[in-house]
Amino acid sequence: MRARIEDVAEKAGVSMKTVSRVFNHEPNVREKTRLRVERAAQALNYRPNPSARSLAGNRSYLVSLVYDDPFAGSAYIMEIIVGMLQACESMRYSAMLRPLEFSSADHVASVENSIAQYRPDGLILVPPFADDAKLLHRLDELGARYATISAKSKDARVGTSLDERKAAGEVVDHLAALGHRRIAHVAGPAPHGGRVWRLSGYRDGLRRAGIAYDDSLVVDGGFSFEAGIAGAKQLLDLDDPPTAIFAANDDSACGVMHEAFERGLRIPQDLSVVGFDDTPTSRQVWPSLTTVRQPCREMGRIAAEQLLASIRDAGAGSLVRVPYELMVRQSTGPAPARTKRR
Amino acid sequence: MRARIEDVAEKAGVSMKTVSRVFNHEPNVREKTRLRVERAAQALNYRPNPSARSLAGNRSYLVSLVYDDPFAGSAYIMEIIVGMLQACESMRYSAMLRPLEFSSADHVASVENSIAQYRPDGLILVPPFADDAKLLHRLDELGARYATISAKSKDARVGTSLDERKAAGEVVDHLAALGHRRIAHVAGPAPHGGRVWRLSGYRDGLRRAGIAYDDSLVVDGGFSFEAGIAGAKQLLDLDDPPTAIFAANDDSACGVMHEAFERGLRIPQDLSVVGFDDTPTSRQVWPSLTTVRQPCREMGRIAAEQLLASIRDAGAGSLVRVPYELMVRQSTGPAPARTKRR
DNA sequence: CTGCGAATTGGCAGCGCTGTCAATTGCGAA
DNA sequence: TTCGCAATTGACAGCGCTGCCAATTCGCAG
Repeated sequence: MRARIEDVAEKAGVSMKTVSRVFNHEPNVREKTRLRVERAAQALNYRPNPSARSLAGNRSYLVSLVYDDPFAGSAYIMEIIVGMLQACESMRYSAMLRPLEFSSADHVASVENSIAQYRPDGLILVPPFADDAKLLHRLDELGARYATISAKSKDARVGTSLDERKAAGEVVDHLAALGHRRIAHVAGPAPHGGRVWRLSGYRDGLRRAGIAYDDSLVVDGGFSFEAGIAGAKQLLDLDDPPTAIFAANDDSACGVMHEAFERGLRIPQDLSVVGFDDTPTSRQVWPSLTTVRQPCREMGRIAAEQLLASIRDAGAGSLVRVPYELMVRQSTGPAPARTKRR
Repeated sequence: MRARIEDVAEKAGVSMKTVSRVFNHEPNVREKTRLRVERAAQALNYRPNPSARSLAGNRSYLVSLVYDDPFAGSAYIMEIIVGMLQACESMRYSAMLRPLEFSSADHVASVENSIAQYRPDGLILVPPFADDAKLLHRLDELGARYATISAKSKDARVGTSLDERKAAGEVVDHLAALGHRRIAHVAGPAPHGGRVWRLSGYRDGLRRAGIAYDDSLVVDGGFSFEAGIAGAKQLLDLDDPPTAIFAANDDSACGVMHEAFERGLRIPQDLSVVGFDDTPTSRQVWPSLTTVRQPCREMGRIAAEQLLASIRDAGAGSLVRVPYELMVRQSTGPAPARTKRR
């Protein structure tokens, strides 16, 4: 049978408690004792039983990632998971995935429910959960630890943030510098903070370029490929269509490109397209997509690290601002000579 | 404080053990008693403590998914995770992600290690782990339960399989029917069963079409975008280049398309391209990619279901063959008139 | 040497649940 | 009504670990 802490204690000639101290890196263990214990543990191939540890210590050593179920499978989430896993691994924590329905009647209840059932020591929230003030407030009330990954920082104390507004502004700067004047935006879905910030940045950019905001050049979209197609249809049907389209994320940007190609437009000669996120797909499409890189993997890792710090001692852990980067690739080019098309 | 089983027992006027029976759906509980317990539990908002349950029951209620670390983040894995999560959810199991290095010195040891540490009740293996006879043998030796997701079925008893060889054959049939005679293959990476099966299917297809196998039209690739580019370069540099390229998966197919476009080739007019997997990206590129759909999400779900069945009682659980589907999209078309290009 | 505070180590109850087995109850046949 | 067997329920000892606190040892000043 598998070795227990008692066996290790006996073999090392110490008490169980001392073995426990060694395995938990607690102070006040003599170096010599520690070595003896470690050797004994090694010899017996001892591994602490996680369930027993959790039960006795009243902690789960579990962190759950809460995200919107329909986005399960998105590259964004996947990268965050990878980063989170790295951090958990090194701290001997486990990660648990909690795809929940944000749109469901009461997402606050579903998060509470998830906590009650699995008892994670902490949560990592991504948009739209991370942007939901009511949820964060309730979690504070419950005394739950959590970290957020989001552009918004107002309500957050621990996690990562990225200045999406500034990034979106730079996208428009880039397009304006290429001579574009009719720059459209396929906005994100309503409940997402991402929508608001990216849209604000878009307007900032227009302002800086001295371009008047034109309501007809902003269409409601979503974060999906299909939403990009729909948005592009609407924009390219305009009497005076845009020469550049900034989509709220890479998936929808791919949709825009797809629709443009269907209409025989060339990218970037006839139409420039920009995305947001820098997903692997954005590199794989042709022409490769100009986009804003969010370091999702690092964001996942940092959020988890900060969360674990705040679990270790309350008050620790902070909101880490991570850098974005405008990745200029092949889908943007100089604005075409101004002629009414269509 | 949180309600314990004892509180529920007291409130319902039964013993702890009876409450336990109700929560574990054990037989021999009178309907009336069950209702009384359920009502009491509801009133107290009782949730069994997973750690205590695991400790006392000597089970972890945990399933771990073992996959190759470099493929973390691939759409294939992501979809499998989603499916696996669905199955676990409904059986009140937790899923744990174990990205391990397949190429590391001893992947068998790293899997053993992972088992010792986390004590999952079962494992789900995907290629290349699923195809590694030595690993499976060792797991059998250890009495570990596992399910495999793979094309290969020889060593597997529980999990899902898909006839990749037949599917790859159909790809070639499709291309041959379009008049292609010079059909190339960018093969998968060596340790993957996928490589072997897809390559065999490719040869089957050629045979059926009466096309002689030409060594120069098969290049070693990999499952990455970059591998696709490299493979395409090699093939398109040939004196008599292929008119169709069948890549081992969608990512590498995207690489092939990318390189083709860089050379000014039109798809599918000048070159037909086919992938394998039907990842979301394959729909998002332009032209959309003809590929073989693997129902990854269902595969993940089914594998988990079969695994859980075999955990419940040894002997249960089987190898479920899942269907593939050739998705003919826009990246394949009639072979161009035969002229030496370059 | 001796005494004393600090450093180190040990003892043990108990975390919340399930497995085992014993006790009790229910129910149809005699 | 009574008996016997099956169905139902209960009692209780752990599962393997950590928290709490007591015991022991150490190092060094007096």
